[in-house]
Parts: sequence; C-alpha cells; structure tokens
Amino acid sequence: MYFCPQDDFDLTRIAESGQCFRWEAQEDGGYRIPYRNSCLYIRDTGNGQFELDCSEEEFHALWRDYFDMDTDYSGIRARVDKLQDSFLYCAAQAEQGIRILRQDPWETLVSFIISQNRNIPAIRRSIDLLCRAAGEAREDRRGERYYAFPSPEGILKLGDAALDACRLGYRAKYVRAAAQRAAEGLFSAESLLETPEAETLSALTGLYGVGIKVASCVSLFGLHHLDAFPVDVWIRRVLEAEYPGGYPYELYSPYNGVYQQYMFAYCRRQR
DNA sequence: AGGCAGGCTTTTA
DNA sequence: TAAAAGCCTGCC
Repeated sequence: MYFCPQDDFDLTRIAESGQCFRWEAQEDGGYRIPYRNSCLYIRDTGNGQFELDCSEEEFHALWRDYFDMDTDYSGIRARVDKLQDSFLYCAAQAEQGIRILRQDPWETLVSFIISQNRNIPAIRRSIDLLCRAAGEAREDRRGERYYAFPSPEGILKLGDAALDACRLGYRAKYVRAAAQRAAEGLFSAESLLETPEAETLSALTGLYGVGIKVASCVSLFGLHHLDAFPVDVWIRRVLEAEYPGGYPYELYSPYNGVYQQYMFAYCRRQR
C-alpha cells in the first residue's frame, strides 16, 4: 500500500534519532521494522508517498499508531518562537521529520538498560544478539527471517554464558534482574501505560540498574510521555552552552521530550 | 542526608 | 587511549 503523511515524517531522521535500535536500513533506502507480531518494509518514494508492504487493514490497526500519526509534530515545532529561542528553533527546523514512535514498553526498557555508557552501534549489536539468542524466529512478508524481541521468560532461559555472548558486559545482571521481576509478576512494563505519569519514573528506577536517565528514556520512547526529558551527556552540554540561565521546561510543557529529541539529533549531527 | 569518586564491559574512532 | 543516550557501591 501507499501512505501520504500530512505531517512531519522522515524515516532516516527517525532511524538515526537514537530512539529505536532495530530498524534495518535497506539497499533501496527504505527500512525493515520489526514490531510486536509483524515486520514492515517501508520506503520513501520521494513524492511525499511512502510504500509499505502491509495491507491497509494492518496499517490502520498497527503501524499508524506505531508512527504516532495522531500527534501534530509540525504544530509542536511551531510553538517554538524564532526570536525568543533561536537555538531550539534551528534544531527543530534542521531535524524536521522526527516523530516519537510508540514502541513496545518492555523492549524499550531492556534496550535502554543496554544503552548505558555505550555508543549506538554497540547498542544495536547487543540488542540484535539478544533477539537472535532469545527471540522467536519468524518470517516477514518477503520470506526473510527476523526475530521478535524476547519476552522476560525468553531472556531467563538463557544461561549466563549465552547472555554474556550478547556483549552486555556488566549490564547483563540488570537485564536478568528486570526479566526476573517481570516473570515473577512483580513488574510489568506494559501496565505502566495505565499508570499515572507521575508514578512511572519511580516504578522504573526501582529496578536494579535503572537510573533517572534510563527511566526518562523509557517514559518518552516506551510509554509515550512526550514531556519526559532525558538528560544525557549531549543534552547536558547543550543546557550548559545554550541555556546558562536555565532551560524553560514550563514553557515547553507538555512536549519537552519532543524538543529534547530535536536538540539531541541536532547536536549529534554537528559532531 | 546527600554528594562524589571509582569501577564497570565492550566497541569505536 | 579516550569516549560512549549511566548506574552502583562505598566513603565522607
């Protein structure tokens, strides 16, 4: 099918924005995207049209929500005043096309536990190894194999050696602990979607190996709390350099997380 | 109590 | 060799 988005929608900027780690770039410039029980090939044809290999029904049932098509990103960008905050204005202009995906909460939690103190290629590699080791093998619509993200039980079935082979380093014990809590029914990433936003950060930081940064990333990228504002080394530098008098969180609420994402991508592009 | 130094795996540049 | 979408532990 073909899809003509009426709002910001740039696959490459989303893929490189550091919120998702399992999109696979294809030779035709498109991407293969595994999500829940499906796997999508999507490609920008260049005429404002995107080619997808799913049915209209599946698009409306699954992918429209995944791409967060009910949120108005151009409207969110338009809230930034060019004169009042020229830095954020430039960042949002430069990174126009980014959206915050509605990703699976469990996958997002494990992914950002794995992300700590590592660069993006290393994160992607570990997640891929984990999916191959513990995820269910499936076939996409082209008959190519892909792996679902492993359940807590799937991760627990791995022995220490198998988990170490995923190159998680000292994070392996954090991943195992989260899987343990989930398997025991003491924690549910999915249920946080129904939890009041104010309680989610403490619920997440209660997990071994989850600090405020990882919890904020899970809130933003896994629970779609668009006001969550992860502060990592890049954002810390930006806040020091561009907002010496303090960053105006209240002004940009409830979309601080979206603006954070523009700034993050913009800064990394300048490197 | 709350802040800070040191350590942690592995990969990449 | 240093840095990388950090966090835990122990010390003060």
